[in-house]
This record gives sequence, C-alpha cells and structure tokens, in this order.
Amino acid sequence: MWNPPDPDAFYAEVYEVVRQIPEGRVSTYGWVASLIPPPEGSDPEQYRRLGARWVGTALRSLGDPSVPWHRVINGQGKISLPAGSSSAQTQRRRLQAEGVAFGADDRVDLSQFGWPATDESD
DNA sequence: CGTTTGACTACGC
DNA sequence: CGCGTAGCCAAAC
Repeated sequence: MWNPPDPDAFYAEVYEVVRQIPEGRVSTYGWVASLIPPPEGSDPEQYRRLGARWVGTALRSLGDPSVPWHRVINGQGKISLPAGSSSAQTQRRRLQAEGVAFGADDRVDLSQFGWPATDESD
C-alpha cells in the first residue's frame, strides 16, 4: 500500500505538475497523480485513485495564486466544485478565457483540451 | 484528541 | 448513462 512518507512533498509535486499545465489546456486529478513519481511497489491504478484525493485535498487548502488550479478538473472533464460556487464560476470563466470550450453539460473535451495530450501531437 | 468530511474514482445496478 | 456504494488517508471541526 502506498504510504506517503512526505505529504508536504507530495503536495509540492502536485503544485509543480499543475504549474506545468499549459494555457488553454486542462488536466484531471487522476492524471496529475499519475504524473507524480509514484513510490516503488505501489500499483499505478491504486496510486491514481488515492492520489486524486490528495491532489484535491492539496488544492483545497491551496493559497498560492501562482498555481493554475483552475486547470485541474475531475475525470469526467467537469469542474468538481459545486456549480454556482464562486470558485467554480471563476474556474470555468478562467478556462473559457484561455480558450477551453465547455459542452452543454459544462463538460470539457479531455481528448481535445486534456493535458498531457495523447492523441494530439501537441 | 475523536469524529466527520472531502477539488476523486471505480464498480454495480 | 445516472445514482448509490466502497475505499483510501489527510485536513478540518
């Protein structure tokens, strides 16, 4: 089982990865967790699932404006924050300002705006 | 210091 | 494809 030796370090890596998200692109909690170097002996699948929560927890108490947290959404390609919340509206507006298109369900096409891009050559 | 919740995700129905 | 449940662990109360 994955036991984070340094939670602070994990959060720092989360912020680092989030900062690496280019403008006009979005990523998911699971992806961010996957991008972070997982400890040896831990299953990537398990790691991704668990990491997603730590990523969210890390961003929840995040107070660093230099981290583009608004580019981080859930695996459904939607803003995890409650629709109507000031944070959610700010996040969506910021993404739209960067060129990220939202669907009818307020969903973002990860195949197009998702980062890191897999299908797109980038 | 014990209890509850949570910026998630996968699986079952 | 939507809702409910299970799992994980740290932060908030």
